[in-house]
Amino acid sequence: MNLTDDQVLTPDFFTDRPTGEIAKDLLGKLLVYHSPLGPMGGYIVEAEAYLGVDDPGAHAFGGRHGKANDPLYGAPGTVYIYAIRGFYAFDVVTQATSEPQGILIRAIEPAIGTDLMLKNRPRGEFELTSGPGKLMQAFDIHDTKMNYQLLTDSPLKIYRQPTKQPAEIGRGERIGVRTAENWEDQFRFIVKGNPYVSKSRRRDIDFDHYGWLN
DNA sequence: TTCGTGATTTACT
DNA sequence: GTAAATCACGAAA
Repeated sequence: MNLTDDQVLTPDFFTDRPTGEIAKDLLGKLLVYHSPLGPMGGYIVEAEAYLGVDDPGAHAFGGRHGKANDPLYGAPGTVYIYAIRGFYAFDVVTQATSEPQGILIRAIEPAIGTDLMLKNRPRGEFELTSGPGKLMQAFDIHDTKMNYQLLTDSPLKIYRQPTKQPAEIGRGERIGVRTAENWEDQFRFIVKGNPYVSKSRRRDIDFDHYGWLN
């Protein structure tokens, strides 16, 4: 796999358009964690948009702003890692500084360093990276030390190339968030038919192409 | 195979 | 003390 720095997504990718659109655009992009033991990662197959102060499901809803979610108020492309029930999850901050929107990277299809990830998280089949907590376990990330880092400067990077193209993009309600009434929750985006999408049903899986065109 | 429940850890109030 | 953008397991069909 040929990974070059000039293909790393820069801050401009994460601003100047709606966060939902950015989340959709992240599907098929390559997420790589350059760990001390070597690179590991895969293609993003599931992402959720969180729309800031007006979004009842967002950490920054109503302007909430504390030590834990402070990275959300940083520049576009900032890493935001947070703890949830004994696990960790990984967000990318979107929109201008002080506009606390972000995208939760929920699942990837392993493509690089799969052996390393399996060592960190010995689970078979599609259980390796099919959820935000699982993903961080596979990367062996168990702290929030990378908070505030820009993707361009961090061991965590998302690449423009190589890439995969989803045959069909699915849209739906976000997982595990209580949403208020009158709030349209259609901000979860998935590669339809990919087995690493969390909570996917076996009969919905496209075993021939995993939901990709290429 | 799908759904429901409880475990468990971090960080804020 | 309590809530939380989750996970794994057990039960039922």
